[in-house]
Amino acid sequence: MKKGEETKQSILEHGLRLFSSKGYEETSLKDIASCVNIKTPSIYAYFSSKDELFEKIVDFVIDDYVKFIEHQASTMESLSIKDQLYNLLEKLNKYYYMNDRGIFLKRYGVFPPEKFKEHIFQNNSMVESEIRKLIYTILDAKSEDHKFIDRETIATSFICLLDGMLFYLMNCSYEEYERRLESTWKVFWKGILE
Amino acid sequence: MKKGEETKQSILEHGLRLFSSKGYEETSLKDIASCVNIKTPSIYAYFSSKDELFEKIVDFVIDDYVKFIEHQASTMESLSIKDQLYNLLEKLNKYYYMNDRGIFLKRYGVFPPEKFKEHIFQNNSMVESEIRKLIYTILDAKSEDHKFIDRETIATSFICLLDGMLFYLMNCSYEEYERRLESTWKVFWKGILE
DNA sequence: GTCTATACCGAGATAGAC
DNA sequence: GTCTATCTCGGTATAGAC
Repeated sequence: MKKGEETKQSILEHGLRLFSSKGYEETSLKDIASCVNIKTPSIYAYFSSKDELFEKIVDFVIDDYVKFIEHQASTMESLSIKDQLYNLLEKLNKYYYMNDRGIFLKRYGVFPPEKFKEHIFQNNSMVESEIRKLIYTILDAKSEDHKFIDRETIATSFICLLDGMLFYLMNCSYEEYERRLESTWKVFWKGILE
Repeated sequence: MKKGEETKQSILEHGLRLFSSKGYEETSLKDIASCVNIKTPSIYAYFSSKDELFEKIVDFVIDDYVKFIEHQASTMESLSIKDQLYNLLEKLNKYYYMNDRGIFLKRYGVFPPEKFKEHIFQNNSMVESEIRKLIYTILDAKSEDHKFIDRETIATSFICLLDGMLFYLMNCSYEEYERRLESTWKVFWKGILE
């Protein structure tokens, strides 16, 4: 990779990390530049404004997440419905826990800065419908011995659970977080059986 | 109420509303002042800084919410466990939906500005334990025909569900929101029965 | 492509008249 | 208690040398 490309990547990565943890307004270009070991004005060689930088990150993050969701479908076709649902829940949670993209996605999905509201909102409803689609695929694939309640209710409940875990993600240790994930899964699984 | 007191109240209320919807950094004292129909410096007659104003609102909101939770206990002792849990879920959700305090609480509970992190974090874990306590009270009160799974799992799952609804609250119409609340409740209730 | 220097603006905050 | 005027600071962004 050329030097310039590397710098650009570094700006994007540190930008993502800082925007995730501190938020849009509390993150200055100076903060980002100092992480990249350049001075503030150098950023403008790659991005025309703070807004543009932020939007580029938004687009990357959403795109990456959608790809990740789609990838899940192919990785577990052979499993039982129970295992597929559990895997999905665990993988999506790991995604949130293990990198800044998840936090970014959630942070600005719920509380976007005024300017970016529309841009983010549109993309975000796409994310939800991707997850819904995947859950429907899992549930419709084969008829097992299990009987389930209607799939809309299941998907709604699944997504709610996924989102609710965010709070534990932000406030608990990893061990506590995992323990709680088990609890919610247990209730969810029992709850969706007919 | 004296004129000064009224102005102070108005600052607090509009501050709460704006901080809820736009966030701490995106809300300027000028914004607040203009809602109250005063000029920016007049705010300093009541609060020594933006930080102090914000903290006062934080304390009020948390205090109000804890009181609200405690009040629930007394209002539904005579109901069945099922009705009590459902009522609690519905009331807490309505609280979030119907006023700015709920959004405020959630917004800064998950994503507090750097400066206020500790202050908010401490108070927030108190909120969770209040809800837990109430759920335990409900579950322990009487032995009905229902058999339940262990109460820690129930409480964890309940709180996760409550938090997860935030995303629907922010992104859905009220009708859609209510529909989804029904879905998650349905799964939850079935899931916690032994 | 990165720097220094600087312009520009809007924010929080203070001084002091009324 | 509210105002106008003003200060200060830190942010985004630009100009122009290297």
